[in-house]
Amino acid sequence: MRLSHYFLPTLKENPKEAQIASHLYMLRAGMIRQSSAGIYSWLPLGFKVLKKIEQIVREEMDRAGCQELLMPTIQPAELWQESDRYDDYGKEMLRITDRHDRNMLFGPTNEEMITDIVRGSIRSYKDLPKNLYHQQWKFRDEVRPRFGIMRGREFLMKDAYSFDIDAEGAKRSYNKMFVAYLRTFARMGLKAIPMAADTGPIGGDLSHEFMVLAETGESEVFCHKDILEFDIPDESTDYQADLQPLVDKWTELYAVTDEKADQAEHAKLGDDLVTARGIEVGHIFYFGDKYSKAMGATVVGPEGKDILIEMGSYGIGVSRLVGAIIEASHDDDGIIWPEAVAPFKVGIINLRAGDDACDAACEDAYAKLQDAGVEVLYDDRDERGGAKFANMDLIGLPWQMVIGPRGLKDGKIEIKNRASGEKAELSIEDALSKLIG
RNA sequence: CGGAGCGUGGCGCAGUCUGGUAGCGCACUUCGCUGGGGGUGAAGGGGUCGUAGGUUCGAAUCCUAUCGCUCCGACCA
Repeated sequence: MRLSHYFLPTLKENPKEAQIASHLYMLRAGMIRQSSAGIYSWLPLGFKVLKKIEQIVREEMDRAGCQELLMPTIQPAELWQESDRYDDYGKEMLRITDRHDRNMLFGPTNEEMITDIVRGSIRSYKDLPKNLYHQQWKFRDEVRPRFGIMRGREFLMKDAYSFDIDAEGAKRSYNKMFVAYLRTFARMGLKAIPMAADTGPIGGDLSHEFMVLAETGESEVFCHKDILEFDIPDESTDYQADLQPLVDKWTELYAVTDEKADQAEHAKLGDDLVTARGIEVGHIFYFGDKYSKAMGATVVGPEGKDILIEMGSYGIGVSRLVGAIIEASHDDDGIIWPEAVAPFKVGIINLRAGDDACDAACEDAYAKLQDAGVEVLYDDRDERGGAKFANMDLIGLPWQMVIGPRGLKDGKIEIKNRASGEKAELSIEDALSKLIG
């Protein structure tokens, strides 16, 4: 992509409403634009990142055996009346009336809707287990939206729902999601720690929030320091195998959010205790037959009797992750994208647009990178070097390829790694092979 | 939902107290110099001052209402 053609409205000055790094940089880097309180448009650069995150989530969900579908944003009130949540949800639920005076709502989540789909289509225990998910926009009419897309009213969420014939099956489904989440966040360059969360009326230990540690996190979290060093399960993880030992390893050490904090445990841990702030990027939950019971979702069991389906739900804040990644990875100059989610891998800076040698070298590098399938943003504008450097640092592409007359005299260009700041003077060929390889 | 504050070109702000026909910086357009970390000179374009009523000869400025947005606290992917 040529920057001269790209819609990238960056800002030199700080918008006054931005209080935290992710909000500030998303606005300044031209990733998002506010429409109204807690509601944003995603501009090309931000949208690209959002799609990358969505794709990683998709790959890891599919790998764990889930199936993607897509449910509507607008739901009928009747479904929510069945589960009694129509009244319980309160003002956070955006209620809408259609032209026939039917009560509708913009979905804040989809337990009722998925339960409705499954109860109408699955009759036998032989059809279970199933895990269905979608990545769809949700709306929660937050009293006080803030921090940009981190706490918006409209947000993109991946929500998966598991269906099993008994609690043991549900636990297996839960464990798969647990492991899939570890992998998903790690692939985005994040360290997300699973922490014991409130389970509500169900009880037990089957609810975890995945927290990214960051200074600007909204809640205080506590964990054993060793958990920060755990290895992430690799690609070859067999989701059909017994994952319990793996989950046990991750859950036996102390790791909790503030509402579950235990002072006695803190005293016992001493220097091993890590106290930090966390951003909730995922939440997995087993809730048994709460919805299947209320909505009559049953299958015929092996003995020919109806049994209630055991369910769990598993959320990932896809749009929030964009902010969380920036919170975890930025400096005073701007964003530092982990390669897996970067909108482009390489940014080419032409230091003297209009100079024949510079233009030719840039065009050549641009074409070769593109041919090799590398996503590249070419700053071909007639701007001063300083402005281009500042802009490129701001949008945070992992690699910068700096091509100017000074180096070109000796057949050299510079590549800079945004994360480490390391610069190297190389021949164009060497630079290309390094970036393509 | 309680508390505080702000709405003036795309962005950041001054002007409001003390009414007199709108200004600054950045950005933008054209031209020149410049050219490896947001350079510089000249010339330009762009705003019914959130909206609606009222007071006044005259309202960005005073009064009333209303809408929007932000921040602090209680709640949440």
